[in-house]
Amino acid sequence: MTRNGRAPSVKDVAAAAGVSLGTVSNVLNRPAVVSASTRERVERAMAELGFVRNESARQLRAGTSRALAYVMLDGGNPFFHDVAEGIETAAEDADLSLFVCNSSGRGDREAKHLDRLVQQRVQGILITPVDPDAQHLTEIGQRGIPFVMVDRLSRAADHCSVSVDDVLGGRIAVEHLIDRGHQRVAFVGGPSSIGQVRERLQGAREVWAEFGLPEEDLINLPTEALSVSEGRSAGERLAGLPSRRRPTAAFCANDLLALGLLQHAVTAGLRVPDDLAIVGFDDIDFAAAAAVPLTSVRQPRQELGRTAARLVLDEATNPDHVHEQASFVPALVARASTGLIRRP
Amino acid sequence: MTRNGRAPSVKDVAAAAGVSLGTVSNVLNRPAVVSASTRERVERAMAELGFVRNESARQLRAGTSRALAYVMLDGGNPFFHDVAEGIETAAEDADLSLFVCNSSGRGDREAKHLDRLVQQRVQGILITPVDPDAQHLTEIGQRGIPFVMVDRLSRAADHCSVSVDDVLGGRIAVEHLIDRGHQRVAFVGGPSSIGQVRERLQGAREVWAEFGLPEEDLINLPTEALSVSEGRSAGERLAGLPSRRRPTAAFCANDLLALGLLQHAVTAGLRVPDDLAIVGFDDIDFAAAAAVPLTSVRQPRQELGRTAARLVLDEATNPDHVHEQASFVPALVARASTGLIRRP
DNA sequence: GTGGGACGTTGAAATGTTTCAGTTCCGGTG
DNA sequence: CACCGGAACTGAAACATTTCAACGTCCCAC
Repeated sequence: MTRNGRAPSVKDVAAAAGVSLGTVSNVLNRPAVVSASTRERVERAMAELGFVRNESARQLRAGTSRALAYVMLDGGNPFFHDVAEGIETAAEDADLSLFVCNSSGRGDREAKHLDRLVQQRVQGILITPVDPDAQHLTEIGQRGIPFVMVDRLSRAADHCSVSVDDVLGGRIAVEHLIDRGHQRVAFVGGPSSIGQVRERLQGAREVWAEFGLPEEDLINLPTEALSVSEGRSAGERLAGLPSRRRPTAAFCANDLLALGLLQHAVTAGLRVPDDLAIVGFDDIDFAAAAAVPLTSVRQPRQELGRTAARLVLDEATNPDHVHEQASFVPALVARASTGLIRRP
Repeated sequence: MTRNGRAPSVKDVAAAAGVSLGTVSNVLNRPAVVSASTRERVERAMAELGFVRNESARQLRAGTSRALAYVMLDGGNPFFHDVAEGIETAAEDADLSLFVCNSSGRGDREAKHLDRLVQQRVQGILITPVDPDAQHLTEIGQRGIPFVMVDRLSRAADHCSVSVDDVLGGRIAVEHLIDRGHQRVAFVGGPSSIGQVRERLQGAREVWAEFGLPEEDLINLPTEALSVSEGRSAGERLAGLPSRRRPTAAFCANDLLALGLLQHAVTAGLRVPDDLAIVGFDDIDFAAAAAVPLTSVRQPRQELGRTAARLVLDEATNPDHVHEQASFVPALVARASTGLIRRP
């Protein structure tokens, strides 16, 4: 039981059980072809020696590892954690390991992670990229490694993607605010290099125009990141606007911004939703858990992950695989921050 | 450049560059011993073929992988994400990969993860265990795999651990409340099977007794988990207490509970901190971001992770390694939820 | 009694990398 | 001119697993 030197190998097990090493392998991989008595003997030997398969050797032989990888954009955002959880359940069903990496929004870290993953010969890569057009991404594709973009619709048809219709998301958020009677609304979000930000804003603008509202009353408050602290600072800028220009509601490009904005509003003595209504995006758990529960545009986070995993596995195993751009429909979850519960 | 079949190996590179395969290996591992001209030739061949080292083969030869693993207790709690980030920086410095796994508080998932990690021959395992005395943990130790318990002080001296003095944490939280004049305080937390919960409560009780306050005025509100929703339901129970028994402050065993409690209080129309002061534990980013910023007991989250990684690496590489129980000192971060900012 | 199929087991080959003892070559020293 | 030492490179072995053609044994059917 105790380790005397090296970990025991199939060879050691074979010797201990008095069989050839091919038989031990059969016990592991095709137990049916081995007679019951030999199988039992081998299994006892494995237990006694504390044998554990060496995954590297398996991989070397097989040519590919038994793992998937997800490179996420921002580990600090619970949204991505939930996506990862969806991926993990799918990976587990396929009996695969999952590497979870975090690029923290930095392209260099992303590249480094990808490099390592290629070296590991992972079966497939799921990624929410910093920049969907980056050089190192196209290289992955050229290498023939199955990969799927998560939460990012891509024009290029040489890979799968899983995303949510962000334009629609922007539309339903702002339509909800218009429904509640708001005539001056802020859009809080940035940087505009992020595709989601652009599309959510686009949706907001579309519906704004369709209702015939004046363009200048949809006020753009750009931020430098999708973070709580940027939300707070957007709140300050919002408070600094002259009162006739000041919006009565804000649509934030994600929930972290919304939480920051909410915090600033409460600190500044504004009543939410009476003085300022707020809509977020993603519907992370903390949105529902806020002091004033946040109205948010819900994305099917786990489903997103599960689908992405399904696609990458199909690409990895099915020779007739065709690339697919899966798109989900977002849904509004109305809560107190836009007046579900009105307080006198 | 394009894949014709298999990924190119050192052998292919050697053939393309017209050298032996040992030389290619030298270019990769000991560039100094290769003449400049050959090195350049080999490097060009590698670039042309798109050669990428096969990590499995390296591992097989080396006997161990170039990776660490962290098995975390609850991926939904940002606290653990921050710990993981600390570990990752350390791993990166040592040029190792990091597997991040999530047991979601379930022993069976934890065991499954550990199984896979042993098969992968990871260099070391960091873990915040569901149950520190579980069978599968002691087996890891017996296998001789370096491992470190994170955020868990263990009596057993056969491995390292990194933790925060939770008793002290409980003390400073409650002392802070006593300082602010509170004479009736609730402790919100559970289940008591979790070591941290027990110790934080113990610290609270100690300091309560030292100030000569009556035992029955430190009210225990047990919860079934350390989650936002349990915090909310604790809030309901708290509101249900007869007013002469109702505490004026609550010390929550972690920030998720505190956020839930805060939400309930705000919804119920209680003013925080005037009607109810709240102290959390962990000081996750969302604590500072709450509508009423939470006072919390800060743990050095990243430092915890970095130290754990340092210890496991020492155990893996230093033959004279001695097990170490690193303990950190928590600190109170006072914010509005206990009256840093008083509103008239 | 022989042919042949089924079943169980074997042994060798193959996977890609690293390491290390050897080999070759060349310039300098005695 | 023989010898030596070092620099540069080579080739084979080793790592642990899986696969597969081949082999032996037994039994049944003809």
